[in-house]
Amino acid sequence: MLTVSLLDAHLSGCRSARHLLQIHAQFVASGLLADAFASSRLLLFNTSAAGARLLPRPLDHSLRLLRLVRSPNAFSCNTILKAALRHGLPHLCLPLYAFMPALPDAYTYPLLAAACAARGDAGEGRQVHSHAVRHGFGGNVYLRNALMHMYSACGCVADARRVFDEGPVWDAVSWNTILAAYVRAGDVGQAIRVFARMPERSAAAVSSMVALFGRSGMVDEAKRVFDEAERRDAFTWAAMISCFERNGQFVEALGVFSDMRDEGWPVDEAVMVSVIAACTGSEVLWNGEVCHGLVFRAGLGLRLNVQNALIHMYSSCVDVVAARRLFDSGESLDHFSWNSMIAGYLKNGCVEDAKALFSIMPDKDNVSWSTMISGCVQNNQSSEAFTVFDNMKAHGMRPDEVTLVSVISACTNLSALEQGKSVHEYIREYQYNITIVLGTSLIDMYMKCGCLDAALEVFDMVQEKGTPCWNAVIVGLAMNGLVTKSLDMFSEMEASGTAVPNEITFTGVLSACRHAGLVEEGRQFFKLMQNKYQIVPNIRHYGCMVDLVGRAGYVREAEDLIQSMPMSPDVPAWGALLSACWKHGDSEVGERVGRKLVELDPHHDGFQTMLSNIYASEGMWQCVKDLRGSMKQHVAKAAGYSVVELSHSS
DNA sequence: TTAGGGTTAG
Repeated sequence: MLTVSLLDAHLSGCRSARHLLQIHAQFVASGLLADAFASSRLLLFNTSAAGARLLPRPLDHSLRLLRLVRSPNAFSCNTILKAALRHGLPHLCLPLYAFMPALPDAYTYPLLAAACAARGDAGEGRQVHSHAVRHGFGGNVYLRNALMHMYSACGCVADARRVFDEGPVWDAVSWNTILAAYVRAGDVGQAIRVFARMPERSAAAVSSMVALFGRSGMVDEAKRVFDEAERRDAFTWAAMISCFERNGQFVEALGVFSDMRDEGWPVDEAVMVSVIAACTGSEVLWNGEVCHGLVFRAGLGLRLNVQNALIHMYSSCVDVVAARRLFDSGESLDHFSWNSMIAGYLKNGCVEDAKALFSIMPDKDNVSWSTMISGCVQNNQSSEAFTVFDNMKAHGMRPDEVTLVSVISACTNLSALEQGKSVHEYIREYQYNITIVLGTSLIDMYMKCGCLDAALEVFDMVQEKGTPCWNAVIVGLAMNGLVTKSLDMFSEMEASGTAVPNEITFTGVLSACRHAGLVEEGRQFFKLMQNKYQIVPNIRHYGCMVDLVGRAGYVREAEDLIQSMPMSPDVPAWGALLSACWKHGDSEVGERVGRKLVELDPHHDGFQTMLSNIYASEGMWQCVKDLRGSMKQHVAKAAGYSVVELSHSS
């Protein structure tokens, strides 16, 4: 006679499908089907990993068994729900619940919420929520946590927060779940607030904050959280390395990796992928080769992700042959492998190799197509980019934002207005959201083609106007000579309160002032950027100001500006000053500047030419002679030529 | 029973 304890003993020793069938036969014959508890033991085994190995369709099998059980308990039903989830069949859960032969218990609803989360179906999720409350489980912390996760997975962060706020009990899972909800939604502000209030910060919480800050470009904040963390694990280290890497701080990324090694941490796949990416960014092949060795010693050399990172590294560090060797040796390749290899060829100018590989790539995704499109643009085959784009559409692909931006930039490069308009038409037809990135590239394109109205129309359509968008308009208007309109847009931008002017904004307004010779306005903008916006002027800003005030005859002011530059002035800046001296006949400053320049770089063709011009225009022939005398023969030509020209004409 | 973290291609 089969008893429950005997059944358990049989099951734990069950190693073959045949044996399992025998157990089932005995189970039915002995009438244990009537025993809800005994049935649940058998169901549990059937849906376990061991059972799944012995049964071809464990879930079907379990469902059939459940139908035979005379009065199943909630545990049996929950077991099957769990199995459906584990086997990636969450859509079976709600129908199972609808025809559930037992009264649901506290364990049932968290499983149903998890099923809705997996399906991303907020509507069904809400129904589960209200059923659970109606059955009296509303205060159960397990249920509340599962509901928070469900709402977050369905993109309803506010609902997740509502469940969190209702409490009245919170455990570590509640805190981690609500933090994860904000991290998933990319809401940095709320994530910071939750993180600050957390009773204890798990390594997972720290890792996800570091990663979130990293994705948002807030490297200092990430580093602070990392430094202050009480606990770190492999995830935390990987997040910190990746944060530096994705923000272009490759040396720092490698530094963190070296600290990690010093502290004796073993390396894992994700860490090495980020480290190899950092080597790629730093473009030092030597580092990468060291990593390649390290990866093999750590036994990670055959991991697909690691191989992909290596393919990307070699092809970016100009060794496409090594990259291709890895690509060909890979046992399994995925989109990353193909796209990295194609991008590598394009980066190294091997357009034909890229095209050949692209043509045999099995299922090209958006990244593959846009790699080819932007690769054509980079290799001066912008018109080819349009063909690729047309092919992409013909293959039934729906281009994403990045692809569209690549195509639009091809139009901008070629000033191809007609093509640009047709891309815009496509965007309208398929009702793409005009985001900042897409809007900005359209505005750039129209501005470059001189279609100001179209550019401004796009600007009006952008929902959340960010700084880049305003900049495209301000710079574009200035470029097209509409100085007043450009400066008006700057005032509007300041008044909007949604965008803050940055370096590029001031490059735009200063060059507008320069074009129109608006000295006083230029001076005010130059002060404004430093005082109000705390922007340190760059070399272009200084160049603009020197030219602006110099042209207007304020030669001494221009000289003062040059002297106050924190970086060494470039040729355009010196040129602007010298031509101001020349134009306004300030030989005193001219001479001073000239001597300084010859001191700095006596062999600079550009400087020599400008100086000669000034001396010659002032009739200072002795100076011209001295200057020529001091020149090395191989650089004298340019300056000599212009002096001769000038002396003939004067 | 519930939740959670890092990784590469345009």
